[in-house]
Amino acid sequence: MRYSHQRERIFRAVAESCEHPTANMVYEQLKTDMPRLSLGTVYRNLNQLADAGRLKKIPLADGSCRFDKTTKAHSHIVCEQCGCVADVHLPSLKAIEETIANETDFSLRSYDVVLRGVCRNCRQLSGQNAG
Amino acid sequence: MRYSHQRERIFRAVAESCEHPTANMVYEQLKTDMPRLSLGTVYRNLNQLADAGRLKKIPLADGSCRFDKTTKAHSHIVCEQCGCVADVHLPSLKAIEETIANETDFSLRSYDVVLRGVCRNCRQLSGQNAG
DNA sequence: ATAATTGCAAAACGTTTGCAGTAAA
DNA sequence: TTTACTGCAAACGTTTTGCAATTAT
Repeated sequence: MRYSHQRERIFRAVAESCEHPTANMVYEQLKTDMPRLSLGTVYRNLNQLADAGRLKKIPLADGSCRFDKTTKAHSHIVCEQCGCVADVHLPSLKAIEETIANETDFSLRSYDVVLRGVCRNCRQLSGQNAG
Repeated sequence: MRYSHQRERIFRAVAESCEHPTANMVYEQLKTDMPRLSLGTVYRNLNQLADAGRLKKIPLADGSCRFDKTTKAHSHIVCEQCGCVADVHLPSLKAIEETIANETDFSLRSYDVVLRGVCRNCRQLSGQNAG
């Protein structure tokens, strides 16, 4: 992979963010500084960086994707109200691996745990407005 | 929810299938019998039936959805090669619930375990063609 | 009679792709 | 000089939606 100014900025935008940004969030952030940047370039580079192991791609249940600077294996919890994403380090899930072996004809390759909840901020906001 | 012929056939198509069909699979199957049926009607009804608890909607990581006659809580494993889906009944994962409580600010509402593997059929096919 | 439901077509959504031009090696 | 990369715009596959016509109650 050859150096490119765009890719460097796209990588840093994810690496320096704590909010697991989408491709569009990266695009909107960089656009002010780089008016000719295109959304297609952002998508292409995020996927290349994920393929190269420099970022982690997080496909969400609604079909959109987020990108994470932390490439070590870990899970994510998504807020049902505002859509924000936080990291979770789950203990090893031996029970899952055993169940697949015992109960199905599949050979297990990988798994994700997709967690849904409500973040502290949204709990406080809804506490103010309703019961 | 008022009775409709289309909804009844759409429900039965999922209930009588073992392959966790997509909206489009239901549409293609019924189209021969019901040439005026539209894909929009299939989507509308599958979502209504899922909202009413008569079917379970399974959002996959690639953004597409499948529908399941089994509405009890359970997980699914998706074949990486042919895309087929099988049911898995996982033991309760207390470890997950405790980790969320200890490690994050989120209140956990629900979670899905999305498993990926290779089904028996695909293992046999690739065993014939390669090592 | 009335309002849920339909078929149709268009639009929405996040994402990918073909292409001619640009820039890194 | 070569070829990976870019911007642009068009296309993609899945899903939703607006609307006038139909159908269940």
